Amino acid sequence: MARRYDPGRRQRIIDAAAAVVRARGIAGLSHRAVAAEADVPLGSTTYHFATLDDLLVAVLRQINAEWLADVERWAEGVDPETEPADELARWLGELLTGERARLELEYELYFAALRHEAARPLAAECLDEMGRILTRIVPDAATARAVVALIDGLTLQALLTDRPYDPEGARTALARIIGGSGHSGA
Amino acid sequence: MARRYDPGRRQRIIDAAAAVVRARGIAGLSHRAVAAEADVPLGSTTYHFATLDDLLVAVLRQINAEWLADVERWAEGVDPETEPADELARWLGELLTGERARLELEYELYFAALRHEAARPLAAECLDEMGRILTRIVPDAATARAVVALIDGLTLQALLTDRPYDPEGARTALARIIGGSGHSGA
DNA sequence: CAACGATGCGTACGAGCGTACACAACTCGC
DNA sequence: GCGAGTTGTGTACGCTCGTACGCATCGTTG
Repeated sequence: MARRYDPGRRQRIIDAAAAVVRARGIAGLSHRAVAAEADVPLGSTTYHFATLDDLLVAVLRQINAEWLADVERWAEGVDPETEPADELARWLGELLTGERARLELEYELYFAALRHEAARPLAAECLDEMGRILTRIVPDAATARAVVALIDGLTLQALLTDRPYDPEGARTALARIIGGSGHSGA
Repeated sequence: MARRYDPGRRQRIIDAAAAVVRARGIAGLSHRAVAAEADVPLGSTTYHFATLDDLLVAVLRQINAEWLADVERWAEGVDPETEPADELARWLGELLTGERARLELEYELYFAALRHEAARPLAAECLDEMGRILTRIVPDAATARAVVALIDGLTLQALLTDRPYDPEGARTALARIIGGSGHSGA
């Protein structure tokens, strides 16, 4: 039977599940697919995560945490001297060109929340946390919420259509929402 | 065997499929579920739609068309004297309180486009058409695109979290994006 | 009214799925 | 070093699914 001593297998299963979701979407998440990806027997995934929902929540939690950590890291590197709209528009551009897969993963979470009661709090936490981080960059909390909404909408447009991202249009819209000294473009 | 003469069955199958998607989401769409909902035998659904993807596309096309017709109807009833931001914010509020199910259905389409190549053009068409309609209400096309993004983001926030819709916040953000004579609130 | 294509019906097959469960192999406290 | 609890393994059951296919029945065209 060749049983393997494998501490941290639980984490490896989560990582494998994330890979499965990335490749096939949440609809493609299954005990068997994860077991194959993690190179562990089927029984092992069902041992660590009794039900598929448990596994789903664990994966979404991890994806969410990684994403928020990324956002946090980005926010720390923002130059307080430049216009927030410029920084945001540039950041969006980088994400959409270089990390499409990561973004798709995060939006997979959003949509899971639409149907899965269990994922609802995670999506809410993500939105709140994004707002909290942005509050350090834009004037106030209400503005931050609006910026989150606009960013989500713009990202969705770029992800759903294969149209190229329009940095100038994004910058203008962000500047208008943020207000302040933003030179609001044509 | 009691065969029934049933012209327009194809349409009834599409309607049933829409009901299934509304109730269980795209993940719950299956030939069998649709057949049961439409009260036709299994073979009938596979005759009219050889593959499940065909059925999915037909449903999404219909959902999309109905949605856009609704938007069109709303746009025609907009009073050109009042502020666009006010009208938009009020409309959003009505949708979110009274027609949550319809909205969820439309966003289900968005979600499908993320993974299903076949649904991509439909999502793109929806975004374009929304922009086209809004161009009659806001100053220019670029602004219309930004408004669509903001609306999508706000809707997503309201649908994903169970937080109540904030009409005043929405109105303020919309007014800023639209610009013009919008009294941009506090 | 005959023949033919379009449409409707029932069933069957093979695959993938979640889950349960019995048993094996290990770690760790004593 | 030994017993108990934890972790790993293999397999099996029952279900749903997409799809294919043979046959029945209808409208239509000639």
